[in-house]
Amino acid sequence: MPRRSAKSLTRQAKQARAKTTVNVIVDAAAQVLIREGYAGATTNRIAERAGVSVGSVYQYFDDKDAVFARLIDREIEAVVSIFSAGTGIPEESLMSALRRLLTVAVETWSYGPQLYRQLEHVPDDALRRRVTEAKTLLAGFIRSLLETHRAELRVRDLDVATFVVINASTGLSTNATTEMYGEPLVETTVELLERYLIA
Amino acid sequence: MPRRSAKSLTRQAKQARAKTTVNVIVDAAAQVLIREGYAGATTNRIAERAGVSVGSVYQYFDDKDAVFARLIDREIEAVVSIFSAGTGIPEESLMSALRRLLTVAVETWSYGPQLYRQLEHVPDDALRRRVTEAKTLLAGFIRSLLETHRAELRVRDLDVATFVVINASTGLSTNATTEMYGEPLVETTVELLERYLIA
Amino acid sequence: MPRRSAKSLTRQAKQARAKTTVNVIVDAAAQVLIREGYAGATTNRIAERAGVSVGSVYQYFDDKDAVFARLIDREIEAVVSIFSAGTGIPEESLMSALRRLLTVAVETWSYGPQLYRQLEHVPDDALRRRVTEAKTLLAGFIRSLLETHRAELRVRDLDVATFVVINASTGLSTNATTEMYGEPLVETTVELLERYLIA
Amino acid sequence: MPRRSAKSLTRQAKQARAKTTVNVIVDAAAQVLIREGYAGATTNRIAERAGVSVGSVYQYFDDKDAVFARLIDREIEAVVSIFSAGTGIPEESLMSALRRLLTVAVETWSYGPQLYRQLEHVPDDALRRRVTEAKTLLAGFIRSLLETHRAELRVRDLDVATFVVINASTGLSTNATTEMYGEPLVETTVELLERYLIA
DNA sequence: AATGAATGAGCGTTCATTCAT
DNA sequence: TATGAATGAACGCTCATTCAT
Repeated sequence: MPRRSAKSLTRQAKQARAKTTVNVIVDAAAQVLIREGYAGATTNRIAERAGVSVGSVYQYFDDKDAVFARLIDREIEAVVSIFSAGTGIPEESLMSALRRLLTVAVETWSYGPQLYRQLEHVPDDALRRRVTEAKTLLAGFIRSLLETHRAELRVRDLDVATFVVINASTGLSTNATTEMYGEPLVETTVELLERYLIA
Repeated sequence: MPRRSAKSLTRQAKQARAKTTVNVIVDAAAQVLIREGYAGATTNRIAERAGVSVGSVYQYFDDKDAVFARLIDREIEAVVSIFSAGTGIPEESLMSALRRLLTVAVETWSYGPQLYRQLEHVPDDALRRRVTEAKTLLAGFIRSLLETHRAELRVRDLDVATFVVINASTGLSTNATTEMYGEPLVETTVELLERYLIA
Repeated sequence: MPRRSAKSLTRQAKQARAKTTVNVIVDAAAQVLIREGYAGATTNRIAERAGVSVGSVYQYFDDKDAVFARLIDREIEAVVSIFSAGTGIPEESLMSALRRLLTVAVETWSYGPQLYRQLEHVPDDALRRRVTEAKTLLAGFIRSLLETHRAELRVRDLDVATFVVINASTGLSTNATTEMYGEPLVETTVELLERYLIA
Repeated sequence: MPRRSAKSLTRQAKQARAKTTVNVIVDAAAQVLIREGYAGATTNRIAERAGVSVGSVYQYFDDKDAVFARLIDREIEAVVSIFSAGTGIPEESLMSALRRLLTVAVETWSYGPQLYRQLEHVPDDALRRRVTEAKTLLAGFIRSLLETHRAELRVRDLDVATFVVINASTGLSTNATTEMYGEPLVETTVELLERYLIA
């Protein structure tokens, strides 16, 4: 499998998205959010980066937070579709499945850990709740995957195992550095999880 | 070791701090930051909670972000002092040292992961740089600890090991839940790291 | 004479009006103005109620206030035509003439006092001037009516009498309540004016 | 009784009012409201006329409408205090009482009919409700005054009489002109009411 | 002619910062 | 030193107006 860099896939993903005004604005919001943080992500700044006027932002979104809500939904959808699609492969080993999911997740993650970091700290409660819901959804997927492979596991408590898998993975990937990202990051994570989960 | 121990230690730490106006203000800033988030942490709110006037805040700090800068410095100092103190014990095993550091870190961390989470997203660049510096400092401590115990390690690359130790630990602890915190959290983390680091 | 008569007359008046786009828009403006007040009478809302696009509003009117100007003109024309028509009846007593005018005015007034009240507070100066002009016009009609019946009057100063007739009438009718409207309102007004004007 | 003009009394009233920042702002709001209408009465315009910054407006008022609410309350208080004070005089004839009330009301009315006219059409419901309440209060005073003098009245229905007294009076006074204001206005109104009420 | 997406000036409001007391 | 009323730039958002289709 020729390894395409996460970056190029991300770029493709962005180009593939129909360049509707809505998407242009959501993309602009993501970029401004990463560069300036939530406090600096003003409606005027977002509009400017999107190349539209403030008025256009409000033509498509009820208010500023609705833009971020849409952004969150888009990211959640991406992750959920990866994990939903992944359940269909039979006879796949646990670590192979985890590696596959991590790889695709990292590659699909449009703006990487930087966006995710900012998104988790958007002040609006409703927005954060969406992120939490996504996490719960994710936990369900992981738990059922672990359940399928229970025989191989050295860890007794599946809830603890799920907690570790999710939070160790996100702990590493949200802190990806220039020296540690892409495939090496996935491999390191897989190694960490394998030694923890399997005897 | 019951949960309340951490709390009482935190309380002690706060009581030990000289009740200078500066410290009163910085404490108020931390509390408001946790309760209201950065957006809600207005200078008036901080001053009010500190029991002083806005003017007094500006008597001791150049601007609002200087208050948070001081808060970050204080947290960094706390972490540094823990890890500095920790190097003195000879013949201690790696996992024993990590367990001790994690335990003390969790207990000493004045406002816990909540503050840390908010602090990482303070908009000012200089502030974020300080948080990064703290991480680098921490990485140095962990790396030298790992170096001391290199013989026991199955991981070759010390940078990778350091990256994993720090980010897996913070990944778990910043996502502490009501079912997974305190000693169980430390034990789970130690287990994860032990299986990863040691053959 | 039951209340519904006024309503049906209003409806007739509206139906009689040629259904040009201009009139559709002006009617929509009147309805929105009454329902939402001037602040809520946005061009988009008016266009929507008129069943045309905003662009069409600007095809027929220079700007938003021009729509209200046209509305005012239409109301003025209605009043003028009532009073013009009224002068033709010879040998009619003053009170009979006033009663007739009040009755017809109340019935013909397309949108009643509600519209008038809103119209008086449209911010544009030119618009308010038109309302004032209409009042002056009205005052002329009333004055000449009083002049015709000068012999019957106990009031010396015709300007004062005109002032009283107009403003007492509008004072009562713009404050019509559910208990005091329609014929009783007209009768009460006629009684008030009769006792004032005639010995 | 030397007749002091309504204008000079108004000026005195304004000077008597303690020139607190709150009152400066409320006065400014009244002036801007009269000159520009509600739509033109922007917070910045009010602040500018008051000689303070926008921020100061919000130091004393929750929002823009709170300024107008305070203005309405001030006007209501003035009217209520006039009518409350008036009930104490025994043996006073009905018309004498009405003349007295009208005179004081017109003189105390800080900004005259212009302000009242604008005030009645402020868009906020809560504000208009206050004006309505004031009217109800006023109706109560008038009704009890009429009740006291029932014997002298030719009008049977006290509710109708109250309706006429209030709305004819306000009809005339809110349309005061340069030729018809002050004492002549009061006398004309008294004449109108006297002929209506008393045989 | 008719449309309605796009524009951007201007609104109400907040809050970091200053300074007379 | 300490205060807190006052400031005004900058925010989120609306809506009269334009113009490519």
